[in-house]
Amino acid sequence: MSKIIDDILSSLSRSRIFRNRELLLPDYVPEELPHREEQIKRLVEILSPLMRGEKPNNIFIYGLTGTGKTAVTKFVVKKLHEKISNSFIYAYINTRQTDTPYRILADLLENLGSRVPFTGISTAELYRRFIKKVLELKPILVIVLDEIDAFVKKHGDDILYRLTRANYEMGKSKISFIGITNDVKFVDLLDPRVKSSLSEEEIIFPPYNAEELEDILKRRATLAFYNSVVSDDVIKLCAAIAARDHGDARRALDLLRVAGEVAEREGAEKLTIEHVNKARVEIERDRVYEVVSTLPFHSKLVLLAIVIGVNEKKRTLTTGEVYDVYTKLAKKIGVESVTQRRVSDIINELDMLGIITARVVNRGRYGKTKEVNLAVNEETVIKAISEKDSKVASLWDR
DNA sequence: CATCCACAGGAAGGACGGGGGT
DNA sequence: ACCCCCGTCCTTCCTGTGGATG
Repeated sequence: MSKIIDDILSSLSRSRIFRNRELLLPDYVPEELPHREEQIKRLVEILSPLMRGEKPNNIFIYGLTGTGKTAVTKFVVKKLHEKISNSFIYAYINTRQTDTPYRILADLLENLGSRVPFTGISTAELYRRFIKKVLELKPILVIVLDEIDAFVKKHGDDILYRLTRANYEMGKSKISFIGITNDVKFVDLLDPRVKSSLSEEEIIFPPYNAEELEDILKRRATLAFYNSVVSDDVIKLCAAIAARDHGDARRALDLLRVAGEVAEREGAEKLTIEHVNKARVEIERDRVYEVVSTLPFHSKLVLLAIVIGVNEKKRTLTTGEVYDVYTKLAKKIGVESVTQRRVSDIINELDMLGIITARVVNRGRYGKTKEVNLAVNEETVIKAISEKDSKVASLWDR
C-alpha cells in the first residue's frame, strides 16, 4: 500500500519538464548576462574608484522594464563586493516595494545594522540616525535605488534631495548612488539639483530585440528545462511576444516558465505553441485577479460600475456616467458614496493598474471629461470582485 | 469670437487605525 | 499610560481648459 503512495508521490514530484524551474523566476540573477557586455563594462569602470577606497560618481541608469538594468547592477555590485568586500558596503532598495521615504530610510538603516521600528518615529529622526550611522562607518556606501521613477511620481524627490545632500552635510563624500529608472522622461520631474547630482554618469539600456531575446531564452532554457523539451519554435514565439512588448526579457522568461508549468500540469512531455498561448492568458488572468481582489472597497464599486455601464451603453463612458452608475450601486447596498472628485482619482488609479483605460478628451461644447473603458477580461474582474467581497457581489446578478 | 460645458486635477487638510517613543 | 508619527482614504474648495456652439 505504501508503495503505491510512494510511486504516486515520486511521479508527481519528479518533473519531466523542468530541470531547474528557479532559473526562470524573476529575481534570479544569472551568472552570465548576454548582450549587456557594454553596460557591464561601463558600470565597472564608473565604480572602479571603489578599489582605491574612493567614492565613485553617482550613476543614473535608464532603460525600459526587463532590459536587464536590475540584473546587471546587482550582478556587478555583488561581484565587486566579493572582490573588495572591505572597501565598501552596498544596499539595494527597490523603491516600488519600499515605497515611502520612511521605509527607504528604515531599510538603509537596517542594511547598516540598526534595528528600526516599522513606524512610530519621524522621517526626520530616521534621517538623523542615518547620517550618524554613516559617519560612524569607515567604508564607502553604495546605494542602489531601483525604480525611482515610480517613487518620485508618488512622493516627489524630497528624500532624493536630502540623501544626495547627505554628502555635503557630513563634510565628506561617502555615499554613491545608483538610480535606476524605467521612465526616460522621468528626469524632467526632478529638481535640477537632484538631477545634476544623480546623473554624474549615465548608462542606457536599450531594449533587447527579438534575436537577442531568443538567445537569452535559449541559454536559460537549456539550463532550466530537460533536453529537447523546448523547441526553437516555442522559444521564438516567446521571444516574439516579448519583443512586441518593448523587448522585455522578464516577460519572456515568465512566459516560458508558465508555459512549462502548464505543460507539466497537462502531463505533456514537450512544450507546444498552445502551452505558450495558454500561459499568456493565465499570466494576464492572475495579474488582473490579484490586482482587483486587493482593491479598496470603493475602487471595486467604481470598477463594477464601469463594467455595468460599458455593458449597458456598449461604448466608452464619461466620468459623469461612471459616477451615476456608481452612486446607484452604492445606494442599492446602502453605503455612502464618495465624491466625484475621489471617483475621478479612482479612475486614474484603475487606469494606472491597467485594469481600465481612461483617456482625457475635450469635447468642446460638451466639456472636458475622460473616456473610460474596461481593458481586461470582464469575467475575471467579476470573479475577483465577487469572491472577495460578498457585499459588492450581491450587485452582480443577471 | 466669446462663451460655456463637464469635467480635470492641484492644494490643503482631516479622520482613523496601526504602530511606535518615553 | 499617554503622546507622536505615519500612510491611506477621503473631503472641500478651487482654478484651468479645448473646442463646438450660438
